[in-house]
Amino acid sequence: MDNHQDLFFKLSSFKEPKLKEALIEHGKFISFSKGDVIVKNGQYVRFLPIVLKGSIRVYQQKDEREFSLYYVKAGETCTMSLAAAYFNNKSVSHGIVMEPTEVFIFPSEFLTAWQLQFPSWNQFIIAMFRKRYDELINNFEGVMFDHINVRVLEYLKRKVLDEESRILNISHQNIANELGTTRVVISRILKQFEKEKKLKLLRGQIEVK
Amino acid sequence: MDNHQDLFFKLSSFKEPKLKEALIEHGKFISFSKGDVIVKNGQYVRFLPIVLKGSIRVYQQKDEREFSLYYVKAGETCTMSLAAAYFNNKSVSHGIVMEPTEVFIFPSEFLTAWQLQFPSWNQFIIAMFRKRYDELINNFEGVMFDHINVRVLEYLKRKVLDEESRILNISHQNIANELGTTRVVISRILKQFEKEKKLKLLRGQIEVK
DNA sequence: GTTGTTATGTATCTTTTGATACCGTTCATC
DNA sequence: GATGAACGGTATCAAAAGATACATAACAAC
Repeated sequence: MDNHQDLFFKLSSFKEPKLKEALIEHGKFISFSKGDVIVKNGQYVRFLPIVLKGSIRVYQQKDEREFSLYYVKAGETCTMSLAAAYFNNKSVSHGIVMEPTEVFIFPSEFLTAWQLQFPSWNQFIIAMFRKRYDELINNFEGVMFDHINVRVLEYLKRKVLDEESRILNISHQNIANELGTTRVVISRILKQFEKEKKLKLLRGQIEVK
Repeated sequence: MDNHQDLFFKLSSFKEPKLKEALIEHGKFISFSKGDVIVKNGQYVRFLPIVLKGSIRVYQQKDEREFSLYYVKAGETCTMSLAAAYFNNKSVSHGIVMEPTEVFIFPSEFLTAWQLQFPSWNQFIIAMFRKRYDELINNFEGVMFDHINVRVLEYLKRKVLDEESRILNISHQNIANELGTTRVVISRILKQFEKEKKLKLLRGQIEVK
């Protein structure tokens, strides 16, 4: 347990001793496995998560289609949950664990009180909103102005940077789910890119050139 | 001038006397006319606005296409400017005045300091982020999952509620700019809706049924 | 190796959206 | 009432994206 605490406070920038006390008192550490569902569309949000290790995919879904909003990574929290928590509202998106993930959770009722009491907590919340807002705007721009092939290419490029590897282990279906389209469309576009020598396709793997 | 101050503090929920002093000391009231540009894409954001009366349209543009992000109305501020101001960054969107508008502006450098000092200011900033974040998510959902005709109909319905009138004074081009498409597409869809008796078209005017 | 599952390739067809062009109407204003 | 600008109707064509269907390959598990 102490491992978790150390990691938690190393990751976060929470300064006030009383905030740290309050966090420890009211929150707890939980481990999730790949595939675990953290929050579902329509569910009430009573606990807020801060990720220590691993990542949570937050996405929206309608019928068979889905698209990713963002990934919650180490040191971050989920703004969809935040937004819901402010008004004790239901979540409008899904959160699912992508890899073994360690999370600190605490009751959402403390959210606003801590914001007033502790500047570093407040800064944390604002910074998260800002970051997600930026990401969302960028995605929005892409969706409104770019064709899917451009969005696919940009997705792949960013992933190459994120993973520091030109070899991406990802299926066509996964990419479709990220970008809000279907597998056939992605396969078609990737094939075209391969013809243009922009990448090489293998089973469950893409080598970006 | 006192009129403006009274209106400003009536609209806002700023409580701390020292915050009010600081606002008056560092900010000022400005009037804008329809068509005035408050901020352009690529411009540095050095002042933040709070609208007293009227509204500012915030939108993105690429080539001949544009789409609305939101409208800044009485008592509100512009989160795109906020987001930019935090890092002294350039704006990625445009802000243009839609009707005679009274604005309180203050140097963006005070943004974070006041957040730490004054809870009511902090609440204001958080509430704005939350509101815009919600709107953005909703728009995003619409764009990803719905066809344009659905989006047009929903746009019209919401506008009817907002303006408390089934008669909307708006051109097809305006609707296209709101939703990120072109005039011809909107005309085509509206004509279809008229055939379906969902509305009646007049020049510069739509009667929703 | 058999079986079932996942991943991928690809062809065909449809729908949606966009691009372009051209025309007529309305309106302000001079 | 002539002119030009804004607005709207509509036809035609092209491109993008989606739906469906089917085939093959790889892989895992037994």
